[in-house]
Amino acid sequence: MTGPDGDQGRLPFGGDDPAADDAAVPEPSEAPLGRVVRVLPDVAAIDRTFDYLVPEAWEEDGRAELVRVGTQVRIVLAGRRVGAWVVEDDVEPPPGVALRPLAHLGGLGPHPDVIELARWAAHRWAGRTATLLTTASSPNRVRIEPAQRRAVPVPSGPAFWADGAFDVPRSVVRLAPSSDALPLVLAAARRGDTLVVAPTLAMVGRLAARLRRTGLPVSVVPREWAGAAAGGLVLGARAAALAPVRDLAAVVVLDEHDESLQEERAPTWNARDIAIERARRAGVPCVLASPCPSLEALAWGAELTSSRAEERAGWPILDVIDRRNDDPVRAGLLGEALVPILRRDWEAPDATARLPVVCVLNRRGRSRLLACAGCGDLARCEEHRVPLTQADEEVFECPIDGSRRPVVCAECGSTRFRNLRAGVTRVREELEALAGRPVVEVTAETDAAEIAAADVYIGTEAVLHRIDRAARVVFLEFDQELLAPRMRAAEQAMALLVRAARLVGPRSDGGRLAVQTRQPGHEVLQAVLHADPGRLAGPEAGRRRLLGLPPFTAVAQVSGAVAAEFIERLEIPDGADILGPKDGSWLVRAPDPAALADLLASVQRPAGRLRIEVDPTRI
DNA sequence: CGGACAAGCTGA
DNA sequence: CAGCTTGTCCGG
Repeated sequence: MTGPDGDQGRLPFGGDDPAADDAAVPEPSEAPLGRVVRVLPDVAAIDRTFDYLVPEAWEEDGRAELVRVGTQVRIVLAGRRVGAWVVEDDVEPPPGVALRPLAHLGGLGPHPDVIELARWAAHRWAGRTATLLTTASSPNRVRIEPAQRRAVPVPSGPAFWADGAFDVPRSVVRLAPSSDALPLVLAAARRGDTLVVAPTLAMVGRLAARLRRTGLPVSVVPREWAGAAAGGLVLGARAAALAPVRDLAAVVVLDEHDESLQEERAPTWNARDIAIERARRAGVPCVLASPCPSLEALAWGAELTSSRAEERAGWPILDVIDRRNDDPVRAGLLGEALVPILRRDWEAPDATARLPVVCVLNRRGRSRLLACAGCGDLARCEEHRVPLTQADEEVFECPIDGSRRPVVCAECGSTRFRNLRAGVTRVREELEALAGRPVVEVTAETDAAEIAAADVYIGTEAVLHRIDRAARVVFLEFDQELLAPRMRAAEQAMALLVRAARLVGPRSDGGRLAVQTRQPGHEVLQAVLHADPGRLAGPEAGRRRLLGLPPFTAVAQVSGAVAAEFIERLEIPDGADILGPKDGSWLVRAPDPAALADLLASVQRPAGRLRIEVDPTRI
């Protein structure tokens, strides 16, 4: 039972191993005779490696040769059994340390290249390697010898432009919201095994289904991790950036601007940036695609655009509803211009006749919008372009630098201002009255039957995730997005419009968005109006460069109980600086991500709660 | 993380 | 001073 014969008929990597599990754990041997491997435990709090002996018995039954960099094993560490990855083979253990044997052979883990990539990412985002290796590993046990796939011919596509994107190592392809990304993925697949990263599993699922119809070998991770290790086309959400791909030949990131590609918990790694680094290390082309490429993408690669006419065709029409002349009190949140939209009073092509009108009202922001009671102009800071908050009866305050000024309209001199905020419940009633038909508030809890019963909805931006298609999307209060006191507010507002654009489809199919605003000239709106994202990216890049913000610098937000102590320990080199504290958190700024990572890793972290968010999205 | 151990606190 | 809590260290 416990002899070598006991394993006959079992997969060497499968199930329990009575010999190793139940027999007394051998005493640590003083003089290592056999092979020693270095392992990293999968315990989040233990961020260091340990050396273990490959059991001699494994040499005889073939398990030893399955132990290599990446293999998942179980070890006895401080008396308890934990999982671990082999991260180095044939190591020289430090002298005087008594080694224990590996306790159990697990399954196939990440490829050595991915282990190195995870190490790089852990440093880049100031996190632990084990966290990233967990993401990079299969949720289930995987046979250590993966099957290799047969090559399948890739259908040649008509879109020659897509192949061109891979002829240079770093391309940023600007694809209108309603453009099809499939030709791009097929062009990548023509080069060999391909990694495709997209922000949502919904998008991945749709794409995978279409690709499977072409007969291509498609694996969606993490579910089909083992298949991915065997090669072919590997698709997934952000974790796919660390997925196995047998002979990586091309990398594609779809909707690279989407913030879902970034992990919310620390380490706040971004799948786009990991994909870029992975392609660079493998020496294969990487293509980023987006309707509105991020400044990070534009700083990295060369932008490829289609013709103006073609790009324009892939965007919906945007109706900018200028509310500057509306009395903010009497007109409330809903302008006259909404009436024909809400009453569905338009010539609808058959395709959109039954689709809903979706109204979006974000209430997340706590800062209230103040509009002049006289001229309707928004109270905002001329220097930082953000809405001012009212500190007291007579004083406005800028949320960025706390500077104060009297409650006086810069436009007309009036001293009376109105609060433009309104709750969704009241707005729903107003909408219903205006529309003359039922209006349903859509939240995460609203059930499908309720949604199906109406053809006008209202919700926060979450409604754009619940509804797939719409005849119209109306943003009731877009200034909240445009002027939010966040570095990425404009880009985030743009991303919101892109999402809405996908719901309504291209202008050729009647796709149409409406936005109520007191900022009709804002670059975001002009960019969508003209279907030209460059109208935002250009000026935005100029501002970021001027202010020393990403992507022209790299920033990390440090918070938590021991943040002050951590900041104090940092020795700030030339070119780096510390901003804050503000609300108990500091910003550490360095010339580039590598310098930032080195700086953050240069000191030991004090014990206690510390959150380091590299590349924060909310500042 | 979780066990081992040391230092500090309490009650008789 | 045993018995318990709290804190710190460390694992191969």
